Order: sequence, then structure tokens, then C-alpha cells
Amino acid sequence: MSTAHGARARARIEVTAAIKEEARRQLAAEGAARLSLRAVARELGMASSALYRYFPSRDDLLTALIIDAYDSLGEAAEAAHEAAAGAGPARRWTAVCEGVRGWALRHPHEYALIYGSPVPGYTAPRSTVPPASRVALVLIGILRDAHRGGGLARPPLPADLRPEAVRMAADFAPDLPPEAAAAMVAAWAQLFGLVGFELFGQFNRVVEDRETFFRHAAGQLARTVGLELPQQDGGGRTPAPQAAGTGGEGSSAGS
Amino acid sequence: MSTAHGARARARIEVTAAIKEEARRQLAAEGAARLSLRAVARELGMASSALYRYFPSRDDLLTALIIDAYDSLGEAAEAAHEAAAGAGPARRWTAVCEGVRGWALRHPHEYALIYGSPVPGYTAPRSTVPPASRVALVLIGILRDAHRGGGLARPPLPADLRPEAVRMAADFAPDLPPEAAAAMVAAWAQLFGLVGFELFGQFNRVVEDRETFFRHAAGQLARTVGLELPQQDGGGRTPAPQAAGTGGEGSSAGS
DNA sequence: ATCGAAAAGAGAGCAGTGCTCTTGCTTTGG
DNA sequence: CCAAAGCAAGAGCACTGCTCTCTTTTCGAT
Repeated sequence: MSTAHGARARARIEVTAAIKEEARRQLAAEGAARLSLRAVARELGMASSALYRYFPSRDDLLTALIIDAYDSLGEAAEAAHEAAAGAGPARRWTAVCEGVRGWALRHPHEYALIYGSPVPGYTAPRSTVPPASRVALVLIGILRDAHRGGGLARPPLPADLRPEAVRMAADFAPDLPPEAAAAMVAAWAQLFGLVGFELFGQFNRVVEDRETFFRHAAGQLARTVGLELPQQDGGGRTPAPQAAGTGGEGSSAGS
Repeated sequence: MSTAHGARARARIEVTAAIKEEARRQLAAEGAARLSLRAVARELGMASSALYRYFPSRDDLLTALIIDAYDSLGEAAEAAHEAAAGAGPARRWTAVCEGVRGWALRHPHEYALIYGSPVPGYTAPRSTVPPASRVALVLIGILRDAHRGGGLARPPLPADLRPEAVRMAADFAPDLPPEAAAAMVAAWAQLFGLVGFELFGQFNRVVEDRETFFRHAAGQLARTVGLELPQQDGGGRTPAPQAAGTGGEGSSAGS
């Protein structure tokens, strides 16, 4: 009896995984453009032609890696969110932002693969869409929570943006006010602008203390989407230790 | 005499220009990864090896194209700025943002070349730094003007960001208050986040009316760097429920 | 258990790439 | 005027993605 389509199918999964693993290694070491099917096969001790039984083309391998990268980033974002579960929406927002940044710094080439220039003539297939939205879903979730708790500011929505904002909200953030949906999408893109600039060297002779800079930029982002930051520093200049430590310190935002 | 190394040198720059031109054509048609020295040479009717007299490597050709792209983008930004010369700072800011976006939409592959993932092991040489800063310089100029005219809000600067902000201002925006310098750098990165997301397809099933969406996102960006927008359309001036103490508006500097 | 089909591996080969080296030719400058 | 320097071209190396053929292995029926 054993496994229905047992041995052979299992071997296939294993080989597929091994290929992806080795490919990911080369990706991390050399970047997407230098990822070579032949090199992967060589490293795995198999003929390059045999590899085509598993991935019909180099682009298909890349697609698999892209999906994995999206998932890995999504997981990181979700983990960062859960680690800040107790905190208020604004803090959770910045936590997720920092989670995204941290993942990007840890996996620069994979980040480049999904948020850098699209590869040659390559266009991402539909299967990349769901994993690609995981980060956005986390952010939407935070805004939804804030909205339910009444902690979401609703800045005026210009008339000509309204239809678009309404459509956005209807499409993928049903329980969010339109202005929040629109602001969220903008902030989403802007977040990756910050991360990308740091990662791709645009900040090289510009931003020194990237950690601090990013934290405040993310906080600013939270503010523009309508999240109130718990007593950042209103009029008075608090010495504001701005705890870098995890959780603990600022129960804040109790409400 | 005057034409010291006359004919030969002139031929050299002509051939160099022809190579770059053809390379740019292929770049626009196929993207950076598919740019082939051999194909360029073939199209120009010369041996591929001859091309190496002009560009010692493919990366050097790419570097030349990168510099040109930065300059082209910088020109577009400056042109957009001048076209809005009469308007107030906020409007000029959004004009420059839209200029950047327009250029990116018109030259997607060149945009990808400079703001997408860096090519393989390639690291941009110093010579790319000045042309890369042209857009930022335009934005800084707008803020400087607004600052001189008193039309620049000064949101509170968190204590731990201050050293960094002071350094930034000192380094490349000497006559700007530190908080403006820091906010400007963030907005700069965020602007390219918006443009990149639109260009690289991240907005594909998300943002429909990109034009309108971008215009308002750019306006929001202007606001976060401290520029007050003269009320556009839609609702009247609604008191912003921003928690972050701004509330300030003062005289909307006309000009 | 056997046999045929399906899946998987291996090798050769094609067309393409970046890049180097050698060989001739032309322009230039002393 | 002639050597030196710059330039073009060809051959060749090592590499790539990918296809095609051929052999071996494995699996599911009979």
C-alpha cells in the first residue's frame, strides 16, 4: 500500500526542493541575473538537461523563487505584527514596517527579485498575486482594527480621488473607509520606496543612521494613514528615549 | 592646433555616441538584462571586439547609460519645475513629482536601470553620484524657497533623529532646517516608491486611475515635508484631525 | 510476475553571450 | 618619412538557455 503515488512522487518533491534550495543559494550569493540553471545542475551533480524536467525554463524557476520570496517576506511581516500584538495600531504599523525592512536587509537579492526591476521580458504570472499581497493584508488588518476601535483619523478625501478610493476599498479592504484605503495603498508603496532606496544604495552618502531614520519615516507613514502615534512628542521636546527595546516599555495607546 | 587630435578624436566621440544610441535603443526595446554588446556591434556593422575599444566592458556601457538616464530624468524634473515656476511651492513640488513620474512612464527601462535592482555584481561608480542627485536638488530648492518665504511648516523633530537630521542638512541642504532636510529625504525615497510600484506592476489590480492617485499622493508628500497645499478641489478646508499637533497653517504664502 | 507506458536521467548539439588575444591596417606625431 | 599609437577584424575560450535523442528506471495495470 504505502504512499499512493509514493516513492517517485516523493522523490520529485525532494529534487524540486533541492533545486530551489540550491538556486536560492546562488541567488543570495550572486543575484538573480547570475542565476544559472547549469550551475545549479552542476552543483547538484545532475545534467543540466535533467533540470528541465522540473522547471521548464529559467523563468519558471525564477517564478518559484519569487513566490517563495513573497511568502517569506509575508511571513516576516506577519511575525513582526504578532510580536507587537499587544501594542496599539501605530506601534504595530511601525513594527510591520521594520519587519519588512529587516527581511529586506537579510535577503537583499530576494528583495531585489520581487521589488526590483522585473527580469527581462518576464511578466509575473497570476500565481504570484496572492503571496504578493500578504504584507498589504497585514497593514490593512492594522487599519481595520484601528478603524473599529475609533482610532483612525479620516482626513478629507478630495472629490476626484473619491471614486478610485471607493473602488479600492470595495476591492480589497471592504471594511475600511475609502480615504483609509487610498492612503494605505500610497503608504504601502512609499514604504517600499524607503526600503528600496536603503537597500539599493541610494541612501549611501545621504542617510547614516538608517535604523533611526527608517523608524521615524515609518512613524510618519503611520500618521499619514490616520494612525495616531501614542505621545510621540507633541509640543514639548521630551527626552524621548523612544525605546528600541521590544514591547514592554510603552503599553501606551491603551485607550 | 585647436583640434588637437582632430579627426581621429572626433570620429571616436561619434562612434561612442552611436554605440550609446544603439544601446539605448536596445535598452528601451528589451531591457537592461537583454542588452548585448554583440547585438549592438552587429547592428552597427562592426565586429564585437571593436566595441571594446570604446567601452572596456558591458558594465562600462551600462554605466554610461545610467549616467545618461540620471541626467535625462534630472532634466525632466528641472523642466517640470520651470514649467510651474509661477506657482507656489506646493504646486511646484507636485509638478516635479509628476515630471518624474512622466519621465519614468516614458522611459520604463531606463528607470528600471537606475532605480530598479542593481545589475549583477555591479556597483555604481562615483561618477553617477552628481547626476543622481539632480532630482533631489530640485526638491531641495523648492523647500529652500518655501523656507525663505516662511511657507514651510516645521513639525517637531524627535530627539533621536536630530543628529542625523542636522548632519543631512549640513551635508547637502545647508540653508534648510534639519527637520525639513530629514523629511525631504524620506519624501524623496517615497516618491520613487510610488513611481516604482506603478511602473513595475505592483499597482496592477490595485490602482486604476493612476494619474489622479499619484497626484494626490504627491500632494500628501508635499504636506509631510511641510508645504501647505492651497486648497485644491473637493471639500473646503477641513480641520485636519491630525494628532501630531500641526494644526498650523498660518498665511498661505501666495506668490 | 510481466509487460508496456510513463517518468527521469544523461549526452550531444545549437545559437547565443562577454571577453581576450593576435593579426593586419590607418592615422598621427616627431 | 617612418615609427608609434589607435583602430578594426577574426578566431577562440568559457559560459549560458534550451532542445533533441537515447537509455535507464519506475510504476501501474493485467
